[in-house]
Amino acid sequence: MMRINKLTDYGIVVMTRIADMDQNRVHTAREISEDSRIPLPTVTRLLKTLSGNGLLDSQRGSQGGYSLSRSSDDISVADIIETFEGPIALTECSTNACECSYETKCSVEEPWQKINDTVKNALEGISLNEMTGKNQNEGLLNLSMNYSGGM
Amino acid sequence: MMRINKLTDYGIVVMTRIADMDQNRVHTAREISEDSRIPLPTVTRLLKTLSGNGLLDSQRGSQGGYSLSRSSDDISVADIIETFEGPIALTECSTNACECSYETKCSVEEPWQKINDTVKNALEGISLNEMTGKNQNEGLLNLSMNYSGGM
DNA sequence: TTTAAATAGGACTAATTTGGTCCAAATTGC
DNA sequence: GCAATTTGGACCAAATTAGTCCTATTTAAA
Repeated sequence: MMRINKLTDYGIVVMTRIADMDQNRVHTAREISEDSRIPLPTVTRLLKTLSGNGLLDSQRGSQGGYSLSRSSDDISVADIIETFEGPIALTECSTNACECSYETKCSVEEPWQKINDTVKNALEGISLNEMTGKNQNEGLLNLSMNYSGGM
Repeated sequence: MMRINKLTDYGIVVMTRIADMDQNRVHTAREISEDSRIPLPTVTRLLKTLSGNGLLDSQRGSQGGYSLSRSSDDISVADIIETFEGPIALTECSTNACECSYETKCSVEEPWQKINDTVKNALEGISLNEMTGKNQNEGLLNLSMNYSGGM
């Protein structure tokens, strides 16, 4: 029903948990799995994807683990979603060069572009920090001001 | 990649085409199929769904067919998407009673609600009329003023 | 009253996507 | 060298989606 994938959802949970943890050390997949209660094999896969896309720094070997690559203020929900699902777009038309067979569809293309931009902007406006338990209230306040006010 | 389903996309195309057609008569599935170049069996299914959810009026029997149930100004993109995919929400949490197993997730619930509302508002703001070829420019203008300005 | 042209409803299958697991390789610190 | 990690990729199972088809019902017109 037009929702993000489960893995993406997990990815956001995992990132949120890491943001809530001690920033002065790295965290192993096992630790994050136990903390989030997501099965280890799945967590390792999430972490690989997240570090591969630059949202997490990784350190190999014994005493290794993962940590945020930047401040949680500088990571947006959109960043995480795009890591797992590619460019944010409700329709294909707006990402790729439009190769649709119905000329019809193309009269519809520009409005879609706008719709997609709106969604994207909304998601880019939410920082990981705002998702954490720590400053939930501040976060929500910001959110209301930025995105609900105008409508 | 967080996109709407293909059938939903088709549904929007079909509705747009119907909105572009003569409003003074009904249109058969065959006619709409030929116009949109979407295979007939698929179109009939789309039309059944759309009329079942009240977006199209149907008339059975010979000389029957489909027509918009209301003015294209009064039908939103959100209406069409919800017809095919149910309530607009990027995460499950916000639609159903939240039954997630990670207490973590729930600290994340409220921000998501806001995000979902933003997306929903954006989609409700686009009328079918704005998707048609006819007044594409007006439509886009409105769209910019309502949804891009504030961000 | 019969026939043809439609929609309505639902079952069914194939195709695609997604979720989840696992294994072998590379790296690092002790 | 050994143990603890991440890395990369293959793989299968499960779920979802797309698409087709069949039969019943309704209606207008011949």
